[in-house]
Amino acid sequence: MAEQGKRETKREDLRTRILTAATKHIEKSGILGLRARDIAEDAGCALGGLYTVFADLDALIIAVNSQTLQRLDETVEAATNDQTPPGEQLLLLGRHYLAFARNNPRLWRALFEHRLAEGREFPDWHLANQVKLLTHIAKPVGKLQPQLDSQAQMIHARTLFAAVHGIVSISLDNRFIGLPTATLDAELERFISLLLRGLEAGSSLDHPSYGSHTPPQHD
Amino acid sequence: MAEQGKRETKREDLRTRILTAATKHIEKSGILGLRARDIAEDAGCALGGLYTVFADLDALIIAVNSQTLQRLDETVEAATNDQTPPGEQLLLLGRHYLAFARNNPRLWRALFEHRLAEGREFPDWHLANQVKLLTHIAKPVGKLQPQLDSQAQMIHARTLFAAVHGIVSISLDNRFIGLPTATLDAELERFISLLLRGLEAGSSLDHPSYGSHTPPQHD
DNA sequence: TGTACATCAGTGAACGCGCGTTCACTGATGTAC
DNA sequence: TGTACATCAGTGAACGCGCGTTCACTGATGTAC
Repeated sequence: MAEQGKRETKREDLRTRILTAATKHIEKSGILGLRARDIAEDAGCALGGLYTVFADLDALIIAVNSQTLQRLDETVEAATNDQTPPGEQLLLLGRHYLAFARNNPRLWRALFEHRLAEGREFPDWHLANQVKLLTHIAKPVGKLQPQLDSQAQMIHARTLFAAVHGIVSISLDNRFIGLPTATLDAELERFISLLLRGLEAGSSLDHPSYGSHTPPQHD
Repeated sequence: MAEQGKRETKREDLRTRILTAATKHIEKSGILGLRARDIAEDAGCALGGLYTVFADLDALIIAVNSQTLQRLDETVEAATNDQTPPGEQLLLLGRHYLAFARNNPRLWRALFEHRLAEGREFPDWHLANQVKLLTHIAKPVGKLQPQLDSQAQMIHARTLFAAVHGIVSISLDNRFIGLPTATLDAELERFISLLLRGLEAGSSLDHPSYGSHTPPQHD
């Protein structure tokens, strides 16, 4: 007495259980501590079952990362409001990014740690998730600098993101001088405000007012 | 006929050969691709010989990283000049940092990828090397903002470093949107100039002119 | 609806390999005279 | 300087473990009548 679509239902259920288990283990031990056996045990399936749903652990990690990216995106989206002045909006985004990283330290780190073996590429839908995140930053950037075309907006958004990410990343990692928690908040706040003052002071398309542009080539 | 200090000489020689071999292999395959057997073969010693000089691979990687940090420091020092106006000086430091990362991609990456197992700590002399690097940034920062005490200068230097590092890191990693090489130079240039304009426009100790400070607590 | 057969999702033992670290041994270096 | 012994740096085979992935098998689900 085969019920309709029972196979597909079980399949989706198994996929969810595996994804959940993998997420849990990455959050606990990071990507490097991820073991197929742990996941299978936690998901309540046999070791081989994992490989009927995901091609390999890389594919599984990509799935987890994509979900994390979507959760991050939702968080950021919730902090977005067209009424908010663009400068304040950028500050808000920065704060929420820091909060997300703090609340999901290893999942967040996994987004940047995971690399594929030489020659393998991330699937398009995963890259699309990354781009979507930048769009939230590009929007207020566009308001602050209306003269930029949309590609330039994205590039500048990426640069801003990378800068803020660097600060959050090195701090949470405790690289170089360790910072007390409160200091990190203040520093990030101060830093973004500094950027905003710079943006107000002049168009970022101007030639730099400092120095000549002669990048060093060796060492 | 034992010559004086032959043991010590051989020891130092072996240490150098191992360090050189490890450096070469990290530059080629990164930290994760580092294998004790490869190093020993390249250094021309037996597998066990490695463990007479270094306690384990972690200790060896720390030694390589410390050397890399010193090379980076020399590069940066060479770009430092008290005559140069502080703004231009910061731009120079940024350019040289990018150049170093480009020229030593995996060694540079190893500085940030390497983590010790829970509970183990980096030795003090290694941390001192990190702090030294920040000093070069703290100096021009101090000139631009003389009201800061030296600790604040270091903290701000760390923040600036982290921001620039983030941009270089995400770009060289090809995360998010890939950037053509020339664009990265221009973006970094633009970004640092932006910061400098911000620094000119007002003291960074002022309260931010944007938004209220209510960092989100959850997710 | 019930029966007989076909399919294939899921099983879990086994494969295969990688690789850090150890340790009993040895030969080069150092020491004593 | 030369000889006899002591030390210990360095050797490399073996240990020990971890762990991703596969594959011959089976039992639950789907299909045909």
